[in-house]
Amino acid sequence: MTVSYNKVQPEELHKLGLKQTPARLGVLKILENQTSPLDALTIHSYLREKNLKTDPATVYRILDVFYQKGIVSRFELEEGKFRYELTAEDHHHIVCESCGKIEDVSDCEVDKVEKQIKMRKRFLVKRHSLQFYGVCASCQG
Amino acid sequence: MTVSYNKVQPEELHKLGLKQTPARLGVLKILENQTSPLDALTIHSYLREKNLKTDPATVYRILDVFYQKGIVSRFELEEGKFRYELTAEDHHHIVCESCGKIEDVSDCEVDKVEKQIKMRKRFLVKRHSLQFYGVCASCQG
DNA sequence: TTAGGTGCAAATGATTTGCAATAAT
DNA sequence: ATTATTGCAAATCATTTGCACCTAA
Repeated sequence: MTVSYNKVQPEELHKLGLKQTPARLGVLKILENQTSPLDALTIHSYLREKNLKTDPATVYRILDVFYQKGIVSRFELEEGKFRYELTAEDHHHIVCESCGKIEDVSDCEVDKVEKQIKMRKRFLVKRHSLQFYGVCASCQG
Repeated sequence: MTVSYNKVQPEELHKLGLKQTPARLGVLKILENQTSPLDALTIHSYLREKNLKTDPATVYRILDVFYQKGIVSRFELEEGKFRYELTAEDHHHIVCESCGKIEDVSDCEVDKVEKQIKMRKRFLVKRHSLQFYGVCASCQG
C-alpha cells in the first residue's frame, strides 16, 4: 500500500542531458521531501523560502523538462491546475473533498481498491475519476 | 459498453428551481447532441453558431449551476481546462493522444477494462489516470 | 566558449466577479 | 412585481513566450 518515491540523484540530471542548476536541484529537493503532489506555484514559493529566488516561468520550465524526461509525473485533481510529484511506481490518489489531503494507493483494480480504501483507511469513496490515454485504432496506422 | 445519456427535459429545470432561459436550453440541446464532452468555450461558440449570442461568463455560470444540480458531469483530461457532458451512468473515458478522440467505457475494473479496450477497440492503452474523491477518516467526524 | 538556463515583462487561456440592465415566472 | 439571470468589463489564476543576459560544463 505504500508508494516508494525515487530519490533523484543530482547526477541523474547529467545523464539526461540536463545541466545541474540551483533551481533544478532545489525543485528536486522540495519534491523529495514531499508526501503529496505540489502545484508549480507552491513549489515556486517553497523555493523562495529556501532563499532560492526564481521566477515562476523558470519553475514551469523546470517542471516541463522534468516531465518530458520522466523525472516527475503530472496530473490534475479537478482544481484547474497541475500537480507534480517525483515519478514513482504506478499508483493512484485519493483526495479528501473536505480537507484536501491527498494520499497514495498502489493497487490497480478499481473495485478492490475501493474496498481496501474503505476498510483500511476508513475513507469514504464518493466517486472516482479514471481516464485512459493511448492511441486509438485509426491512429495506430 | 455503450453509455446512455439522459436527455434532460426542459421541465427538469423548473423542478430543480432553475428558470428556463434560452441560453440554458441551448446548452442542454448542444450537450444532448454530443457524443464526447465539451469545454465551456466550445459550448459558447456552438451557441453563437445557433444564433444564441451569449457571453462566456454566462456559459460558465450555466455549467456551474448544472454541475451543482447534477445535470452535467465535469472532469479534466490533462488539458488545463474542464470538459462537460450530460450526467450518465458511471463510465470512464479513453482519450487518443494522437487525434484527441474521446470515447466512453462503462466498465469499472481497470485490468478488465484495459483488456477490453485493447481487444474490442484496438486502442493502445499507454497509461490511465485514476483518482478517488470522498471524505477521509478524520473528516467523517 | 557556448549551448543551455534564467529573469523579466508581456501575452495567452480558462475562469470568476461586480454591477447594472433584463427577462422569466 | 420580484428575483433570478444575463451582459459587459475588469480581475484573477495558471501557464506560456520572447528576448536579452547569465552560467554550468
